[in-house]
Amino acid sequence: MAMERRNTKARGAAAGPGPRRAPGRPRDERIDEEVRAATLALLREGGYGALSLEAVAERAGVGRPTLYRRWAGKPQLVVDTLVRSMGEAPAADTGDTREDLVSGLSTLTAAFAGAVGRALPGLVADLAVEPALAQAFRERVFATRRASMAAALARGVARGDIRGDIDVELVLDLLAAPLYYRVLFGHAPIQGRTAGDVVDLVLRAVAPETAPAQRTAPPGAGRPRGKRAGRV
Amino acid sequence: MAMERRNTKARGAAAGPGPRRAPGRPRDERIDEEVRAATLALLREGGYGALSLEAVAERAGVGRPTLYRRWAGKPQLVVDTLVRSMGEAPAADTGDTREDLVSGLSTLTAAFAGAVGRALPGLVADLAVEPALAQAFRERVFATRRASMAAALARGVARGDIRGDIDVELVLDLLAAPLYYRVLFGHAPIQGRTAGDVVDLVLRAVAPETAPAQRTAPPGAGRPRGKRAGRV
DNA sequence: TTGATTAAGTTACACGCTGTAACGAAATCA
DNA sequence: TGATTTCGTTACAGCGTGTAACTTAATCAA
Repeated sequence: MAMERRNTKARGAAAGPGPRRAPGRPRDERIDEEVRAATLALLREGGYGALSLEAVAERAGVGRPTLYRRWAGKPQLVVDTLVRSMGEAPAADTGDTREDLVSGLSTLTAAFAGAVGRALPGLVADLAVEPALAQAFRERVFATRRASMAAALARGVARGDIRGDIDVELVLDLLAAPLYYRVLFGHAPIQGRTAGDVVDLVLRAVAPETAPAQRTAPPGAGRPRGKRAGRV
Repeated sequence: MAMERRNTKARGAAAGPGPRRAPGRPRDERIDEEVRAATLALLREGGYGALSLEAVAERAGVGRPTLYRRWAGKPQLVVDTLVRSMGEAPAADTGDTREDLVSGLSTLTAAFAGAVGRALPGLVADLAVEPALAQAFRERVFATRRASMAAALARGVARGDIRGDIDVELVLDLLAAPLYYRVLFGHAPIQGRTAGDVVDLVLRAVAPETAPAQRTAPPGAGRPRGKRAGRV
């Protein structure tokens, strides 16, 4: 929201030639795509630090002022590009609490393995400097993911897998933070099983006091206990 | 380790005038302190982005080349300064598992409220670019803290408060990550009770299968249940 | 005292990136 | 035809970086 300098949607409302059209030469829509593709490529190659609007302009075959007509600056371009590359990717509704949560976290795992992972550390620095940018990031990246994860938790509560008195915001942080933590500091790898391991731990933390009738999949179901052991 | 350009310790081994002394004009030790003080002040005022070696030199009344003789660059100066300002601050050994873990996390809470919190987002960006710097950061900031938290967990295992088959590295991430997550993205505040809330959740996650004899303080002891409720 | 050695301060420089301005050419609408 | 807006190009000032060159200062060894 308000990420681009001027919203293209304000010109033609629906698809096709809208009834009202702004005067003047229209923007070349293909430039947006070429710029975003160049941004993703440069992020994957050298990370956020190696990305300069000068390099993006050259890679996309575009003049630098053209970029500034569409985005306020480098972090805005990156946020806008990453949001579109990540998609919505909400947690699924499978009827199994654990599976829903793991599916939500797995989209993070996948994103962190690509351009998003290379971009995040540098982007965090700019988020801390520009509050408006941080808000846009939270609305466009966090909000939908957290909402769908919260819905999965609520289904778990209704199902009896999760206590009713949990602090949802804190539990959401406990679920996602370890993945962000590892991608930002690189002290430990994010593996295929990491999301599942985190969910297993958190589900134990929020399980009801008295063990409920195990209606769906209790924490740790489907995976042998021995696999998680042995590092003390 | 290898954070400074040349280690001052290599000149005089013990306190006082050592037996061997490097030739030439000795370094002015007070300059190190003045530079670090200027660095902390500038970090608190404007964060990592507003900190330039030019500004540090001016604030400390020192020439810029003098800084480059002692530190390899801005991130090295910041890491070195933050490490000394944070101290060791290990988790205490009180005999109470929960209290030990909370005390360890509370040092993070305190640090994040000051210069460390202002510096961390920008520093993360440089850590991702310079692997040697990231390793130095992990060794000097993470290692001691994680070691003392791991010791607290081990005491909890021996005490019967914690299962013996936990993945220690993952549990350590689960404990610290929410605090880093909040300070880096700013989506939720870090309050006085946050560390305790996180520990309470994690202790539930790692509690033994069969409720053990409550020898010391079980998860949630000492705080009324109602306080944590009501946000679903 | 003399010479060697190293730090400190000052000044200066090239480099890269930023964000904007100015210009002419092109595309669209009224 | 005229108004409007985009696009590409070129140019510019500003800022911080990292290093070099030079002079002065401080210390040790002979």
